[in-house]
Amino acid sequence: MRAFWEHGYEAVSIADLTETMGIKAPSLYAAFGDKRTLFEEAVEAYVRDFGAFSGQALTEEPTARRAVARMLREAAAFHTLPGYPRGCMIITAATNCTAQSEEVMRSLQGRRAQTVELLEWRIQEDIRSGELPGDTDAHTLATYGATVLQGMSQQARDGADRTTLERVAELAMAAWPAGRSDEEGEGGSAREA
Amino acid sequence: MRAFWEHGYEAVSIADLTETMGIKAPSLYAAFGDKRTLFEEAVEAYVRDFGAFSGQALTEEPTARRAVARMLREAAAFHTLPGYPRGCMIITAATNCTAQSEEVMRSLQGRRAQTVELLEWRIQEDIRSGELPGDTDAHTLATYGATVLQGMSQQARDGADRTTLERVAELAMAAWPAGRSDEEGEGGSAREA
DNA sequence: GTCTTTCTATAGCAACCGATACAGAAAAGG
DNA sequence: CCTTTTCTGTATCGGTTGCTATAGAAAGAC
Repeated sequence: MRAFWEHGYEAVSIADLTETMGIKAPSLYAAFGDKRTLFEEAVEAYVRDFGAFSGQALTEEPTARRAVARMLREAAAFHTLPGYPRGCMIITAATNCTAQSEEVMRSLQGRRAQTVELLEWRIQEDIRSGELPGDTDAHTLATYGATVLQGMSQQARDGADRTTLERVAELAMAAWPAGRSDEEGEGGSAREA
Repeated sequence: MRAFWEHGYEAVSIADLTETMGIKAPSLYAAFGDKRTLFEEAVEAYVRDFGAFSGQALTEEPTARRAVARMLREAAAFHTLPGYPRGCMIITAATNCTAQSEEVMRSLQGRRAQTVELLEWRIQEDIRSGELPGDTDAHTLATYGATVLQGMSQQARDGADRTTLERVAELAMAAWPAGRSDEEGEGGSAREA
C-alpha cells in the first residue's frame, strides 16, 4: 500500500512489491491473484485506515459547511502524516496511465466522483432545509470543495507542511457562504433564536 | 507534447511517440538524443504555448489579488481547451514515477515551486506597499492560490467543464483579502482617494 | 516413523522497455 | 554521370515487465 501510495500503480513493479513484502512472486500471486487485484485491496486498506475522514465528515456533521471545514482541516493532517507518503492515494496513484491500466484510473476517478456527489447532495439538502439560500449554486460549491481538497494533496506532495495546509483550509472556508445556523453567535448548535 | 500532456512521462513509450510522430526510432534519437531531452523540449513547448498565462498574470497585473483572479480565470479556460488534454501538464505529467525518473519529477516540481514563490513575492510586495495589511500571511495566501490552481487542474481531468471551473475560480477569490485599492468603488485603478 | 498436504523458491515464459548498429535510399556537390 | 553526404528503415541489443510451470521444503495427520 505504501509503495502504491507513494509511486502510483504503474510505477511500482512486482519486483518492488516482492522485495518490500519479503515474499517471492509466486506467493504474491497465490495470495492476491493479480497486480490489479492487489492494488484494489491496497486502495481499500488505504480508504479504511487513512481515507475515511472525508466520508465521515460529510455524513456526520450537521451542515455542509461544517462538514467541508472538518474535511479540509483533517485533510491537512492526513496528507502530511509523518512516516507516510505525502498527499492522497486516491488522487495521485493513477494519474500517469498506459492504455492497459485505464480501468484502474477510472476506478479511482469513480471514487473521487463519489465524494463530490456526496458533498453536492449535502449542499442541496441544506438548500432544501433553508440552511443555505435557495439560489446557492450547489454544483459550483461542491466542485470548489473538491478543488481545495485535491489541491491540498498536490501541495502536500510538493512539500507544504501541515500547519500551512491547515491555514489554507481555514482560509478556503472564508469563500464558503455562511448558513442560517452560523449567522449570529458562533456555537451554531444549541442556540436557536 | 500532447502524448506526454495526456499520459505523463513514463506512460508514453518510444513506440507511441514514433507512431504518432510518423518517424522511426533512430530518427527520433538523432533529432532529440534522449527520451528525457525530448520530454524537456515538450515541456518547454507546452509552457510557451499553453502555460505562460500564470507567469504573465503574476507579472503584469497591478496587485497580487488581481493577478491571482486573472490566473485562476484563465486556468479554467486553459485546463479545458477543446481538442487538447485536460488539466495542466506541469502538474500531472510526472506524478507516478519510478526511481529512474525522479529527476524528471523534480524538474516539474521546481517549475511549480517557481510559480508559488513568484506569487508569494508579489503578495509581500503588496504588503510592503500598503496594498495589503501588514499582518497578512503571505506564505499561506500563496499556498492557497497554488492549491486552487492545482485543484482546478485535477477537477478538469475528472471532467469538470469550463464554466463550472470559472465559477469556482470566482468563488475562490471570495476568500482572498481585499486590498486597499478595491475597498470602495470597483475600478481600483484611476480612482485614488 | 511415514504419508499427505501446503507453502515457497528457482527458473523461465512471451512481451515490451529505451536505445543502437548497420545497411540501403535519397539528396547534394562536382 | 559519379561521388559524397545525409537521412531513414530493418533488425536487434540487454534489460525489465507481469506472470507461471515445476520442483523442493516445511508442516500436519496418524
